[in-house]
Amino acid sequence: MKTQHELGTRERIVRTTAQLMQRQGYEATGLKQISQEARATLGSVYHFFPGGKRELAVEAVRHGAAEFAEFLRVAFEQEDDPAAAMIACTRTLAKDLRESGWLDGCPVTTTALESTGRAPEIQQAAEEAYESWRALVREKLARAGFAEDVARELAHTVINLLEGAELSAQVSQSETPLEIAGRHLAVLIDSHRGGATRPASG
Amino acid sequence: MKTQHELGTRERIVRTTAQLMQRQGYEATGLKQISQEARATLGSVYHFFPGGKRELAVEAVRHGAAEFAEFLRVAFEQEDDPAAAMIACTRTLAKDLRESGWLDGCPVTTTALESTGRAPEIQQAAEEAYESWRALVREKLARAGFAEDVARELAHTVINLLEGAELSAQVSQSETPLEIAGRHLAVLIDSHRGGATRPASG
DNA sequence: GTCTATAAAGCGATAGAC
DNA sequence: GTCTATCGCTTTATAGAC
Repeated sequence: MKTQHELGTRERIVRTTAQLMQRQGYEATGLKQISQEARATLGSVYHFFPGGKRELAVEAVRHGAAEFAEFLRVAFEQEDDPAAAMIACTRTLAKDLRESGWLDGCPVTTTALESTGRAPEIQQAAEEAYESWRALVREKLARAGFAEDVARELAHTVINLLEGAELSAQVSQSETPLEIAGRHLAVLIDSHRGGATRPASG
Repeated sequence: MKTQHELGTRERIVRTTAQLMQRQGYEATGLKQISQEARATLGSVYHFFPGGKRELAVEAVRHGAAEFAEFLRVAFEQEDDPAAAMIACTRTLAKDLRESGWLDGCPVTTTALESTGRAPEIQQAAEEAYESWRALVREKLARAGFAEDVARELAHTVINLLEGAELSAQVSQSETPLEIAGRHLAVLIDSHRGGATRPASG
């Protein structure tokens, strides 16, 4: 990955915004702080994002969405079996969260919640983020032979429980909620297996 | 329930703060807006809450915690069977969320996320809220004969999935995530039944 | 307990030189 | 594209009369 100082100004602004909003949320993150930490001037921020803070937040949510999608892709590659993949996924999620000092939770959720009913563009970008993550889960399940409708519903619950468990882990500063979530998702997936293949143990 | 104009000033301030922070979050909710909507003066706000906005937020989170605990108690009373109770719970949650114009999500989560790593008192009040809700789920499961350790872990996942599904429902303005969550929680609970009783069908 | 006035600082956004 | 200066407004918090 490129280090920050090799990136273009626009990219530096987006990444800095994404990180700050992940940790502090939308309202607590000021354009002044963004421009300072991104080593850009306020003029540059408005040059690249004439729509101001709102437009910048949409871009930051999209950046966070792509980042977490990449995380899911890597985590899912660790295990062929979807149930085993959930355990691997929650374990890595918990490790990363703890190593960030419990600061880096979901890169989208805080901003999404602050925007519901008040900033439709941001809310829509968040909805697209969640949908893109569900698509990755659906594909993982489809490759393991799960029926399309079963996979679609499981994808909702996988992402929603990951969200809830990460939030809970962050607030309680404990890996336990994510560890439990991994095992419960594995049970839930296994209990929906029809003609789906069960690699190692089945 | 008492209507707002019958309440004391302190109680009016707390309730108004809780509602505003539920909808807008901590940072976007100003003391001026609170005092106006609560029909109190800024002087009164600081009279009852010398610690200012932070102290007020802690009280608002506790108020929201008690409110949602009461919701869970009522929802769980509708069905003896815990699995069936989850379906009832998510259905009512979805209905209330929709009827609020998708505005009233979890009364604690937005403020909790905005406070992690920045306002420990608020974060702790949020953690206590989640724990109190888990306790209600544990009791429900214990009464149905679930072993203590199984009930403890299921309680985590029940609350975390309710959180994630409500967030998702709010952002996508759809009841679907909550409806799916209800059915999946029922499956998960049933798959953990040992010597636990199964009222109707078992 | 309630009310008004105000301090001190920060905010998003804009203008215009370079 | 970058930079500085500034406008107009809002914020949390405090002081002090009643």
